[in-house]
Amino acid sequence: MQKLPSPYRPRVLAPISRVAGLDYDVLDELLGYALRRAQVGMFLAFHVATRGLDITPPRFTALVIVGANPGIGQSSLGKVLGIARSGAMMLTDWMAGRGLAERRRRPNDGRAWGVHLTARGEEMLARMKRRVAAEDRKRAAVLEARERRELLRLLNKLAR
Amino acid sequence: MQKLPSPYRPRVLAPISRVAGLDYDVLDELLGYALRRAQVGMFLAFHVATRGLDITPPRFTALVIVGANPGIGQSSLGKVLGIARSGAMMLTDWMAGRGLAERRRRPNDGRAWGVHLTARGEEMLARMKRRVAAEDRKRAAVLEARERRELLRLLNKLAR
DNA sequence: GGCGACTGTTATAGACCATTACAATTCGCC
DNA sequence: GGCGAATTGTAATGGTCTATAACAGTCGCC
Repeated sequence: MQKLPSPYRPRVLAPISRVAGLDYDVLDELLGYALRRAQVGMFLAFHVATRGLDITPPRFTALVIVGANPGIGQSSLGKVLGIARSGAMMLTDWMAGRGLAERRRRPNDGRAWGVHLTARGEEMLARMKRRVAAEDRKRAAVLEARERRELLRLLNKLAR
Repeated sequence: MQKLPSPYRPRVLAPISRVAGLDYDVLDELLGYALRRAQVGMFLAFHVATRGLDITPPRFTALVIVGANPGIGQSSLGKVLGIARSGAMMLTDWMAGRGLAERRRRPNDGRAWGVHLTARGEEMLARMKRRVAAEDRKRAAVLEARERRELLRLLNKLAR
């Protein structure tokens, strides 16, 4: 029995707004805090951009990864997302329940299933990609092109 | 009745590690994904640095803000953290339950309480600040000083 | 004096994720 | 060949975080 697709409600709704006249002390010097603020902003932008698609960042990431790596196992998927196998399974359940992906037996390995996108999944993914990429660029419009590239580089360097 | 201080277990335990031989498609072009990866890394570093203190990023932020702005109301606190009032209250409950902060009636306003650090809270906060700042710098050691400043600037610009 | 706005509070519900345990399968190694 | 260790997917359970809604007390203002 498939789990019914429940309408998604984002966990965090409010931006971390700067309150005037308040002393932020060390927070202004910490990369961690700045990262958190920027990420919440991006998360909200993502949510607005994908309104009605019932998608979340992890779901989107899973779709992209499956789309670009057909037949990937659920354990690898979890590793990419940084979550446990059980979480990857719930994501796969969600994709399968909406008809976006399906599990196929792997010929060589009776343990593992491979996850593949369906035609509907491919189509949906393409639409999402366009929306998300557009929103990402729009959100980054406060930066110059050179700054955006530099930010991307520094973030990747930091994440190692 | 106070809620017993429960030992904190971080929600996300694994870094988002890069899996070799996998196609990441558009993810590599998205600021949102890079932000997420960097933030998870920072979060884990934070957790390691504060092991044993039973602290979380929101708790730390709350302590810093209260320390720098004695008498702040819980609604403002929520706004700084980007969470609802009820959440700010639970944070305050946590601080009060551990003897780190206390609520004091505000003279002019019978509705609002002001949150203040106790002596123990001040001391604990000072210790935390040292640890967190040290870890933040250590984590950012892969960047040059100039790069770190630039990253901070770009993140703040992005978060607006 | 009365109405609306704000504060703190409580209860409730939901989303997300880890942990644990289990069965089936494959692999390594003797 | 065969057996124990490791891997995979799965299911059940629990915990943490946060929002939402409702409520009472207080303030501001006309």
